[in-house]
Amino acid sequence: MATKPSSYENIVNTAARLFIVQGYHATGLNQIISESGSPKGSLYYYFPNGKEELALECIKRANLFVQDQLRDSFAPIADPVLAVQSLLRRLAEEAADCKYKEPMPIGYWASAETAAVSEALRMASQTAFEDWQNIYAEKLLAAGFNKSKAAELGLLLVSMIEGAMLLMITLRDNKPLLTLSAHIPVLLRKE
Amino acid sequence: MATKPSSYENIVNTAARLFIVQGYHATGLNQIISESGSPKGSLYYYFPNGKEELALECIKRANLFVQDQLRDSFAPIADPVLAVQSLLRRLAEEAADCKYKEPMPIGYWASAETAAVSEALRMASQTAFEDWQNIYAEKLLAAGFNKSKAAELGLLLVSMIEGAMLLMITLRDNKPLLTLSAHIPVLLRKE
DNA sequence: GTCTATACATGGATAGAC
DNA sequence: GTCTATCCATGTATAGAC
Repeated sequence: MATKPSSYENIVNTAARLFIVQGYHATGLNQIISESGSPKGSLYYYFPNGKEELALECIKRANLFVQDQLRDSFAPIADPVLAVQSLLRRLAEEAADCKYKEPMPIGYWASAETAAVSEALRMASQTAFEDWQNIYAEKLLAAGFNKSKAAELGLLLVSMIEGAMLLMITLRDNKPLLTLSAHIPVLLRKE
Repeated sequence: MATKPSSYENIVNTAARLFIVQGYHATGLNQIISESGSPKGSLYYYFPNGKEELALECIKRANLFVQDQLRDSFAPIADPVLAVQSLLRRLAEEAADCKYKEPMPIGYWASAETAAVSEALRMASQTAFEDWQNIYAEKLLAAGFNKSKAAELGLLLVSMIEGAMLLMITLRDNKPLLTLSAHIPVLLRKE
């Protein structure tokens, strides 16, 4: 499904970056084409439906990017508690490195900001959240949790991490994410 | 600090509603004045610095509104676990009632969306989060938690609830909030 | 203090040359 | 397929009559 021309890639990459940093409505097509170097004609050649279609592609990519991130963090660590903590520490470090300028999660610009205006974008975010939930759930399933408990905790993890990221961006401090990390053992206790 | 004229109130009330439903950048001043009935001149009379100043007032009000909501929910219930659960159920019901059309928390439109563009709005959101954290912490302190533990759990509660609300809006389902509620006893265990 | 008209920039989108 | 010029709506902001 990958398209080769570099013009396409340039547009998608800069659009994704700008949406993440500034938000959906704050990012104009003019800025995207200006920063990408590609002309506006190319944008509408690749995305005949304009901004919404471009954003949809960005959400799908962000979804896959996070999935890779999750699998990378989880693969080498069997214990789900340690695996999740390793992920959270990684996210906290990355956020501090970019000085909290990049609200990585798609939740804010793609779903909160567009839920009222574009059903397609909202649904793409929903799919992403469900995909991530499933990855968490699989990890918990493999560790001996039953299916419904694993699904429930997966949902909880997705929502808690999104919330911690929002506070992290607002407070410009990764303490929310690290505090969450500290409480993961209690949350994922099999009891 | 309350200003009397109804024109002022009309503008602030409709602006607050539109920011909450649509987001900051998606809401234009033209729409605000059109829906409020008041003319544009009044808006700039009361808010000489335009949109940003108006949004700032909306954030401050939203902050106070949530504070009242928290105190109302907490006052009649001594046990912090039951008090928080009562709050979460109330939020879940309200969200379902408006069919998930109103992302009440200020976090999305006021901080995620504006952190890159307005330091004043980001700081107002930060203040709100800190105020709420303190209310949670006081409740926990009164229940016997020590000061640092109470502050830590207060931060965690704010971030978890914001995250659950984001998922609730995206999935159009209050399960994330109810799932969080189910795990409050584990989180707030004094152990 | 209230309201209208208008200015100027930027938004998304399109047509058509090359 | 690439690029430019342009259209129209909407954005924020201001001037000035009443």
